Amino acid sequence: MSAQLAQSAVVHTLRPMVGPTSWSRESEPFDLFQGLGARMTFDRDAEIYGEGEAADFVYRVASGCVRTYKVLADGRRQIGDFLLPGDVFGLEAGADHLLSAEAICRSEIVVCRRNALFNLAQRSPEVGHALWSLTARELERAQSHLMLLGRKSACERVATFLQTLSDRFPEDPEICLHMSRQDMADYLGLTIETVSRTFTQLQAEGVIALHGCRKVEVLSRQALRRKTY
Amino acid sequence: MSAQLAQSAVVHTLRPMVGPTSWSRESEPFDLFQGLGARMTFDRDAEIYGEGEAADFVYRVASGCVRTYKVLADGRRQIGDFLLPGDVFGLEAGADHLLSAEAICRSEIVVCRRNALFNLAQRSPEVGHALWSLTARELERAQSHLMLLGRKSACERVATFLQTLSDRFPEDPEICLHMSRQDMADYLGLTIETVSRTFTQLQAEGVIALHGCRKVEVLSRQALRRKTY
DNA sequence: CGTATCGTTGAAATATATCAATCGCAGTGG
DNA sequence: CCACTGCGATTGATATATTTCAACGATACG
Repeated sequence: MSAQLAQSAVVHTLRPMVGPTSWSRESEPFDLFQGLGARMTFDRDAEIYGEGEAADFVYRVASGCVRTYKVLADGRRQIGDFLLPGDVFGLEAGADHLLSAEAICRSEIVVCRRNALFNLAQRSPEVGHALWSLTARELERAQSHLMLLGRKSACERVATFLQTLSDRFPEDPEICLHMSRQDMADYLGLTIETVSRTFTQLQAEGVIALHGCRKVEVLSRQALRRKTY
Repeated sequence: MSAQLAQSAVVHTLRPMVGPTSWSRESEPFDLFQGLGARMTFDRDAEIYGEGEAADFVYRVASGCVRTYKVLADGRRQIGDFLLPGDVFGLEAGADHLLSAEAICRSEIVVCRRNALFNLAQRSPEVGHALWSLTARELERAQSHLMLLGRKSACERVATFLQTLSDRFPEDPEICLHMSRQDMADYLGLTIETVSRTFTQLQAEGVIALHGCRKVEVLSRQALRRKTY
């Protein structure tokens, strides 16, 4: 993938942003990729990068959906995050990727050389802050997820997951699940059966309605929120 | 705490570091606090900061041990990390702390104004990179912990925990546990009883020997490693 | 030396996993 | 157009790891 990428990743004009420097106060967000990066398409289940590979590129989802994950030797998988359009991923401070990344469905990804961003950061503190801010955002998500995995029940996990998706698209009447039950299970630290049963249960309680297995309608936002903890 | 800190946190000379700028390649670590910060002492179980409080200070453990954590409304607690001497914590990109922090035992903490670091970062890309690097390190730890909480058995969790502590002090013949069984349980997503039983079991299997409940001798590093997954 | 706190152990309960069967839908080919 | 196939999702029955509840033991502290 890296080799293939190297040739297709044409880096366009670098536009150093000017504006108020932002180390002092939170200012957000600011389009790191503006005018940068090459667009690539990944098929369903195609690997974008693997754990331990050189982290020479940074990615942003243009369309589709991506999962990042780790696997143990015996195949147990923990999904770290689901990335949706607009999300940046694969940005590492160190040399290598800490997780693998795969497209969940056919996805368009904008790819940018990390060094291009680093060079910008060298000169513009605002870019430096933006890079840091992305990592900090990721950390925040990971830390909330620790609470979910360490201390929440199966039902609370699923409800929290749906709540998070719903919060992301507040105006959408339905939550669209791009990922399989297995993906959700590996994200929530459960089995597919438990995820499935929990959906059925939430539906029986009138909290949600399933329209096919990939569309979830939230019947009562309040009831769903109560289920999150 | 913040008010109390404000008066005692005398910021000494700021020494902007000069040297090779490091956005391009991994270079590590570099003493952010050199010449900065005030020393404070926190008693056992004293709060250093609370979740949601303004993140105006950054902390480094000089001696002792610190836990960071989140709590749910009903009291369930998830410990995010244990910080040991040399560790930096409380550094946030956003305005507020995402977790609370408490001293586990009487601890000396070096406290530094975040703005002092931000001002440095404004001028020195190296400082900017160092701040980012700290956050990225934290993210890395969080992501490994996700795998532990989501996919590992009780025994694997405890073994992984011991392994990590042991790796941190490779030459020490004994692992010193500064934290209670409850702290470990809340870190590992288990109950105190399960943690206790697992210690007993690992001891029965000849992997470790307990010398009192706070000292662990690793009898077979290989056996311990095998238990980690 | 008594008391409180923390840790350990045991027995029982339970949430979730595991194993296994069926269902349902999408794609395929007759 | 409709059976056929395959894969993911659901449901059921059972197993099990971990929790919960409870008692006891050890250790530190005043």
